[in-house]
Order: sequence, then structure tokens, then C-alpha cells
Amino acid sequence: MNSKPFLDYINKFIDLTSEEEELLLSKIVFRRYLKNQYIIQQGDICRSINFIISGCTKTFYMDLEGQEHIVMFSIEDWWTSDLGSYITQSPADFNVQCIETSELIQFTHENLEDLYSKIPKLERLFRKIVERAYVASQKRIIRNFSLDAKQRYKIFKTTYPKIDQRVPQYMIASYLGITKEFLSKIKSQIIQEQ
Amino acid sequence: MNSKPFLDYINKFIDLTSEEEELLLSKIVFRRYLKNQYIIQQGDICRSINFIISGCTKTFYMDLEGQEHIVMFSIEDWWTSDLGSYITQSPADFNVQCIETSELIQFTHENLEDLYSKIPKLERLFRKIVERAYVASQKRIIRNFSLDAKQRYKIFKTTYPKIDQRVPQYMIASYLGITKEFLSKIKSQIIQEQ
DNA sequence: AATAAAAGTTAATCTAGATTAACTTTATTT
DNA sequence: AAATAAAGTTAATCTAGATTAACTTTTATT
Repeated sequence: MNSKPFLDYINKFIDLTSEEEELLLSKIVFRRYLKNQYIIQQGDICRSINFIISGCTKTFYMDLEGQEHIVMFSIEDWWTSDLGSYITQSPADFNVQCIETSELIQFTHENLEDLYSKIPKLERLFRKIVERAYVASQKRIIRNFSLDAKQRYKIFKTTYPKIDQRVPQYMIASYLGITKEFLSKIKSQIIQEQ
Repeated sequence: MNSKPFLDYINKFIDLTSEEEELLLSKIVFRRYLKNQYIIQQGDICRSINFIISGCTKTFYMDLEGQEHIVMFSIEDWWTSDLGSYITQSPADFNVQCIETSELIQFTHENLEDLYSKIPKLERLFRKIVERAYVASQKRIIRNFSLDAKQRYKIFKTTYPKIDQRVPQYMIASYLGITKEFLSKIKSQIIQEQ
């Protein structure tokens, strides 16, 4: 598998020497998951964080009534994991499942801790990545409270046009916190508005 | 003002030499804000991240109808800022206002960038802090979708008993994404359940 | 190509929580 | 201590979005 997309991504945040790049690549594992396969299951301990080379995943919580609540979608050049489980090595709250067959780069907890000590710049990399993810998460909370479902869907479509096209509608409804029936209604309203 | 609570907090994450501690303290500013005073205003560029020595703040978004949506409360031993504005030095989406008179330690963007280069361990500190905040934020999104308002309030009360006691009820309603009238109803239902 | 399963649509009915409004209690200010 | 403002309560009515159910379209399987 090809590590170029990953190195290109890293280079947007930090500069690595070629020795550092080599060390980094020696500590990762490439792995391919098939469509519908689980990368992480609720209750298991999340052993790795995963950078997506190709494919698409959903991270979701299955509630006591068996309902799926999608926290995020991840595609090329983004990460997927249950970060809470990963950092504390405790049981995962979330499932991560492939929506498409996906190629990943995996960092085990041990390997990443080791890398942090050998390449302190990686602390900076992950600090910056998580900062951005946190900011996006806070903004999403506010949007969920201050906007109605139609406005949220419109923002979703313009912010993540690729995901909107690749992912089944009932999953987008789950991500937006509404039912598939209501999203269907919203979509027909939006069409009539034009 | 007393820097001990701050150093104690830092030491939970990383070990600093006494020279590093000294350098760190040389780059911070102590500041006192009165009750109701704004630390950050929506639209301004957020110049500092703030560690709370004493007091309580709310971070909120004011929507187009003039409604306040509270993203978070912060008390002693926690941080407050508009992180999105801070990291990109672009206009803030949120306001941060004191609910009580508050004593803060402030890191300006310049000073913190300087500290990161001189004490790389601080990258680790802030990576870990933001990781935790991000995990909590993701879990909150899921709770907002999978639980009703009464369950959310019960979790809030047990997770943040100190905040529940210190903060006016209408602000807690805003944090939970419901009206003050509905929170009032929930509270009387909870009393009758016992 | 036929069949079954998965995904999406439409419409009727229902409900958690919003809105409005009148009221009571608690803090502040003078 | 009185006056005023801020915070909290209660109840009636309303609405965004849920639920249920029957249906259509698309995709996968034999």
C-alpha cells in the first residue's frame, strides 16, 4: 500500500527529516478492511488510531434500544478511532465500521507512545489535529441546539459534499440526529424550494 | 495571586524541572475579572487561553435571534477560551463571560508558541488536555441525540454537582439545550419521583 | 431475468419540548 | 425596609420532529 497520502498529510503540520519519516513508517501497519467489517467494537479496547488512505467509515454508538447514533464519518485523509478508549485503554463506547472497503494506516498505542518519545514533533502534530477536531465538535453541539434539522442538513451538504454523495441517506439522518423519514421530507422540501 | 493550583494541575500531566517551571511562570499573566465581565467577545480575536484559579465562566454563542446557547461552564482547575479563534487568530464564534468574579492565568498566543518551542513537553500537556476535552465533547453529542432532557439533566447533575449548585438554572437549561420552563418542569418531576 | 433484501418515500397520527403568559420567590439596589 | 429587578414556577396551547405503516425504488443475490 502507498504511504504517500499519509506523508503528504503529515507535512502539512510538521517537517520531518528523512530518518524521522523512516522511523515513523517502521512503526505503522497497513491494513485493509472489507465493506461492513468492524474496525472497533463497542466494549472492546481500542488498540489503534487509524489514518484512512482510501474508503469510508462510520463511528457510532448503539443505544440500549438497539438504535445507531452516528458520531462521525471518516474518509481519505482523516482519522478514525475511539479516542477515549484509545487514550485510556478502557472499553470503547463506540463502534467503527467500514461503509466502503477501506485501506488504513494503524498506530498501536505502544508504537505511538514510543514514537512520541523519539519524535517529539509528533506531539505537536497530534495536538494540532485534536485541537481542530475539538473545535469542530463544539461548533456541532451549538449547531444542533441553535438550528433546525433542515438548516443542519444544508450545512452538512455544503461542508461534506463528498460524504453526502457516498453515504446512504439513513446514515446521514442518524448523524444529523433525525429519522430517515424526516430527512426524506426535508429533502423533498429543499427540492421544491428551488 | 497564587500559582500553586496551576503548577499542581500541570504536574498531573508532565514533570517540569524548576527552571522550566520558572520559565513557564514568567510567560503567564494573572488577571482578575469581575462578575458579568467578558473575557472574550464574539467577533473579537481571542488573544489568550485562560486557566481558572478561582471563579466560574460560561462560554456561549449568541444566535441571530439574540438567544444564548451555552457550550460549556468552566470552574477552578479548568480552561476557558475560544480555542478555534485562538489557534487560527480569527474572529471568535463564542463569548466567554464571568458568572462569578474570577481569577485567571492567561497565556497569549505568542507566549504559548514561544513556550512550546522552549519546553516541548508542553505540547504533550496540551495534547492530552485537548484529547480529553474532545472525547467529552463527542460523548455529549451522542447524549444529546440518544437521551431525553430529563436523563441529560440527571447526568449533568451527577457529573458536575458543583456547577449545578453554583450556576443559575436558566443557564443550565441553555447548556442542556432546553428552555428554563421545561427544566423547571423536569426538576419538579424528579422531586416527585423520590 | 426473477427474487429478495435494502434503501428511500409519503402520509396520518402522536409526543417531547417550545412558546406564551401570569404568577411567585429570591436577590439587588436605593 | 421598600422598591425593583432577576430568577424560577405553573399551566394552556402549539409545533418540530418521531412513530407507524403502507408503498416504491434501488441494489444485491440466485
